[in-house]
Amino acid sequence: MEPQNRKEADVGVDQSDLIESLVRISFVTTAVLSRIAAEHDLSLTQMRVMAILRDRQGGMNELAAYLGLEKSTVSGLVDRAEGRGLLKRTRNPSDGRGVHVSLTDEGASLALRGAREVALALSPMTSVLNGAETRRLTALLDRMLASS
Amino acid sequence: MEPQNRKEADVGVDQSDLIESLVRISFVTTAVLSRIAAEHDLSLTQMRVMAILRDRQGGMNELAAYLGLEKSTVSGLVDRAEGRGLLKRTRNPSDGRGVHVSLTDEGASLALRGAREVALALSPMTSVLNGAETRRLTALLDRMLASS
DNA sequence: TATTGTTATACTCTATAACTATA
DNA sequence: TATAGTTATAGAGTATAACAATA
Repeated sequence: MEPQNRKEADVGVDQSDLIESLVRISFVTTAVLSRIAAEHDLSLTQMRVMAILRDRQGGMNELAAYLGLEKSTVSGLVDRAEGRGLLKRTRNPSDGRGVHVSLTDEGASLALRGAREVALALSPMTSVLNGAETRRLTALLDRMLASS
Repeated sequence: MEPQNRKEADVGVDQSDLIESLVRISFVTTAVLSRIAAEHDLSLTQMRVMAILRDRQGGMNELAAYLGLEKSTVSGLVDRAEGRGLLKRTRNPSDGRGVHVSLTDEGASLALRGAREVALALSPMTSVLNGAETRRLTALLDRMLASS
């Protein structure tokens, strides 16, 4: 006999509960990120671009790979952010085809401010846990992230 | 003396680490949801509409409130999903202004299939934890969710 | 020929403002 | 007047396909 409920058979009851909680926490977190971005007249994607460029600069293809978007899409994103003075294209001197995208000072400042505001906006939720719980939760999340 | 690092002073080092993990897990989860949705020619928002309608039907305003979107936006979303036969509008007999939005059989079937596929797609990540860890993580996430 | 990036095109998502119909 | 919903409009995000420039 086949089990009646494939989902439970495939992933287990406990994992189903976890997945539901993961999806819910993701929507809450994404909503906060979107709101902070909107307060700076940025889309969530634009905010991601800024956050990525804080850690690593590079060409359009690299940026597209990090974002999981087509390079034509990234061209448009970079166009608009560049028009606002948040980032800049520079030509790659060793390869005339490539461009190098990096934050301007204004962009870096905005990215830092945004990161602080995100932390503050999420802190009411994260602060319901005590120190030990916070570290335990972080460790569990990081183990899942390391596997993906 | 003011502390040099406002972020740490405001939310604490442990909370900063948690917030970074939360943001990362949210992007991973959202990417999986978007991919599954795209495999069914749905946007992430359309998939949310279907998931919401699985649990609770209602009018356009209610739906807009759940989604956090303008009612005009929801009109368009419902238009397109209705055109594909995934959901239907019915007039509210007691109030001629209102409509009632609900899944069609095809829409309900797609929503169920999508939920199963999401669970399966996330299970490689969730299954790195053992049973006790899975339950502990779920409990911690749910406590944060209950506060928001 | 292959690679990097841009442009053209089309569609979806989204908000604001104006509108219709009902209450 | 107030409420539920739609429509008109405009801009951003997105992908596909075609293109230009460089390697």
